[in-house]
Amino acid sequence: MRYRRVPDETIKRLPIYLRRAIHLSQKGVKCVSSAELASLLGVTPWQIRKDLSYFGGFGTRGVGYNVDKLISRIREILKLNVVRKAALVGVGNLGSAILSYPGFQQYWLDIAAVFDIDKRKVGKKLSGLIIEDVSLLGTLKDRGINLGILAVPGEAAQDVADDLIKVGIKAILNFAPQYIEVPRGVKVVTIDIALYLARLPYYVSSK
Amino acid sequence: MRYRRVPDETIKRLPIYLRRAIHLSQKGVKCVSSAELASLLGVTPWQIRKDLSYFGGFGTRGVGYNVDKLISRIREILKLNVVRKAALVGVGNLGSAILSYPGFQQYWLDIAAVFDIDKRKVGKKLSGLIIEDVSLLGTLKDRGINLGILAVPGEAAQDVADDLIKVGIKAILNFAPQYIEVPRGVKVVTIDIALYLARLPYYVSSK
DNA sequence: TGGTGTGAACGGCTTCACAGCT
DNA sequence: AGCTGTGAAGCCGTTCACACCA
Repeated sequence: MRYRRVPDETIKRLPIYLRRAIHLSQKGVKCVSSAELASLLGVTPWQIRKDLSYFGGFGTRGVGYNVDKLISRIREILKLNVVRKAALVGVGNLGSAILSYPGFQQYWLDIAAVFDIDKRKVGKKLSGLIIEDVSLLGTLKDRGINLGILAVPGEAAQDVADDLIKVGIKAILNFAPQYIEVPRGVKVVTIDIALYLARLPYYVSSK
Repeated sequence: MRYRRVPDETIKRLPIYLRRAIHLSQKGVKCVSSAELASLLGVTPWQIRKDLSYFGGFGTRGVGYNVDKLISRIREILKLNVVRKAALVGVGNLGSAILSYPGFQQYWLDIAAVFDIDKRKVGKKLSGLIIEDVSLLGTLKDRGINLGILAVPGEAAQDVADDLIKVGIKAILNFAPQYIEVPRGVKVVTIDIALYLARLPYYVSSK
């Protein structure tokens, strides 16, 4: 296979394949075809094959994909082959929900620190973590944390993001309804919840 | 302007333009150029002009866009020109956070009913709404609610979605980490939170 | 035979350059 | 002169058909 740029859309789909592969592995399934995977995920078989082929292709012709190999290869590609630590900033309603969200662990992701600006919250325990004051973000450098999760109001998002970057965070998951400007080498992925709901009426047939 | 299919990507961006326009209007700004809008949103000016041109273009050459006209036209396009009611199913941590999320109101979206399967929660009041039993989903038909928000575990998502559709819901915002199959004429938009965080390590330069 | 891997065709979104108004 | 509106070009991702191999 020749080298080709990997579409970002492919990267977005890999975690879905990974999750399903883990699930199948736990059920004792050893081998899966692209058609089987596809039907469960609402994707086409050729989409899956193409996606995987960007990384050399690791199936067996005439058979399918070895589930465990699928898992280890995708983990490797996504750099999820070690536990990745994240810091959450902002423990309001949404922040708290994210902190207790059960879906991160399966990807070897660990929210290892929580910060808030509200002195009344600082020091309290939440989901096994002590809430720290945002002024202590500097300590992240020595704690092996390089992912950030922003669950702060829009007005504060850019400032907090700047602070996180100053402290060595290289990638941020942003829940604030706000565009965030970052220097080269830092990645922001934004989940702007209201945007999704606001889109729905458009699709409802006018009848 | 001739008719052309509107890219879904354009529809995704319209709520962003709308939010900014509302904000500018509140600050008393009457007119904005595509370049001004773009810089605030991390989009290019020609992207904005192209997006708006799909709907006939409603700016003034040499001047820019009238902010209030921008608002009313985008509301119209997105069918947000009347209040749209949504039903939330699942009042766990995430569901509760969504219920109290302040970002929906600016789009004239209203979570008007809340359901849960847990009898211990049913009857309790949350954010001004009484939690109803999921068996009462049938009542949605007569309440003018045609948007659904799923905040239930993955295993339950498809079943609840089926129930919602049976009751006349035409569009669903799904927070469950699960692909949902729906008949033609129904739209599902999924926010699978863990997927976004799982993608971040990939972008962190390996250095 | 059966399912993967992949070049090539296709289609759709983005970028661009400039025509067209004000 | 300035900024919008838009055909055309370019780019990127998806779909396809089939070669390839167990």
